[in-house]
Amino acid sequence: MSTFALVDGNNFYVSCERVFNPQLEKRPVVVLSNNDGCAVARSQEAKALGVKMGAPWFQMQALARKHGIVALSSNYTLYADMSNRMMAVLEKFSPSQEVYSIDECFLGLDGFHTDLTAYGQAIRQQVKCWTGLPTCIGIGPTKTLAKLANHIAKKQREWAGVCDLGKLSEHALNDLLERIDVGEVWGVGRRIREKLVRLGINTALDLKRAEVAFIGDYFSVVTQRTVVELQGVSLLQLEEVAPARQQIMCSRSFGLPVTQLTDLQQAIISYTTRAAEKLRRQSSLCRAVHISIRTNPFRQKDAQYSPGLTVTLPKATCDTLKLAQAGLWGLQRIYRPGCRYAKAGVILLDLVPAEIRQTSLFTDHETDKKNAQQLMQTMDAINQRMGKDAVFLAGAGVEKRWHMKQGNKTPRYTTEWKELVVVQC
DNA sequence: TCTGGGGTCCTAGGACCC
DNA sequence: TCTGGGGTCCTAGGACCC
Repeated sequence: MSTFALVDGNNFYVSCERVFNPQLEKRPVVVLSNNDGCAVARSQEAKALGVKMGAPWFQMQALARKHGIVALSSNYTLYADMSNRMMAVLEKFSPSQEVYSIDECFLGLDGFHTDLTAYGQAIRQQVKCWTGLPTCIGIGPTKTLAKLANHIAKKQREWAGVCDLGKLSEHALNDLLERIDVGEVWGVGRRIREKLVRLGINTALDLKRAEVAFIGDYFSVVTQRTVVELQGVSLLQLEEVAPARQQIMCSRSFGLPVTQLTDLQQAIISYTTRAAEKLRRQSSLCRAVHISIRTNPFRQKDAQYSPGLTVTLPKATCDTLKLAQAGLWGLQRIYRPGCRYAKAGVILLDLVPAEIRQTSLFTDHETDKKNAQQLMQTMDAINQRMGKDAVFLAGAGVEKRWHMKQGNKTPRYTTEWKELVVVQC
């Protein structure tokens, strides 16, 4: 019998901001997506005012003014650093950890002969003390049940932040599951929920009691697996080492509509640069580049155009110059003048592991290849040390009229010397 | 005027081959 | 004029997650 814990940061991005600005405590706060588009994190107070996850921010202006909601641009540098700190603390509490997302991780608790609720409280306290971040913890015999337990710990105050489903009787567990909407189950999204409800499956308990074969008639094996996991049989294991990515993407909406080819070219070069850095970080090469551009689908009156094109490379590479060249070649082909473009994206596909080979030990005569590798390594090293975009391809542009909006971004409190918090004594 | 970004997995259906 | 069936591979699209 397995035991999993799921530790999840509460309102994670908002909590990160609050660590460095305590004046945000007890106030309605939201963090906006890139381009200040949508609300992607909300404090408890903001949720209570009815700000929905993913709500377009411009539609919330009146509400925000009325209640003094603080809206912050997203500061991913800060959140990633805080996430690393949180994960480092959590790692100490289990021999096995799977970092599942920026704000949550699974811990394996097999063979822990201790009161897991108390252990959970100890974890929460340590994380709060060492990072300032509040968390909730769900515990159960499968990952799906641990996720559900976490949901309960967050929504039902009486659990005080830790819910261990493993120690409930079957009867008590079912009572609890009966009161949870089936849409809250991990793996049941909007579409599958609608279909389940039509079949008379409304609660987590209904889904647990469904026949696996019956579910198989209407849904994929993924949903069948969910049913089995709800029944307490663990099918999903901890994945302690993150597998190498199979594709790497970089896309952004523009701060302003773009019509000129040159602006799109700059964007494609910038995004390719970002994606290629990630590619090299995981020591992969790619054999195809997919680029896409699109107009604003919300502007129904505008002519809509959203082409994409995959460019196959003659040889697998991680050279930003070659990748950008391929991307620009593709862009030429799909660009159509007269459209108001709102977004562009680059996906590196068909990834293969790079040969592990030190450049300095490179002994063959492929000088070009060697030079390209050295150039990329040098670029990465400089940007690592001197900050993002200390060196970049000139084609990416300097002015970047199209660059995304970030009207209210907080400092990079923990990662940038000039922006460190200074404590007055 | 303003509506995010980055992933994975699964399935259906077409292309192709014998 | 008549015109099979089955396997495999690939891709696009849909669903999910945070």
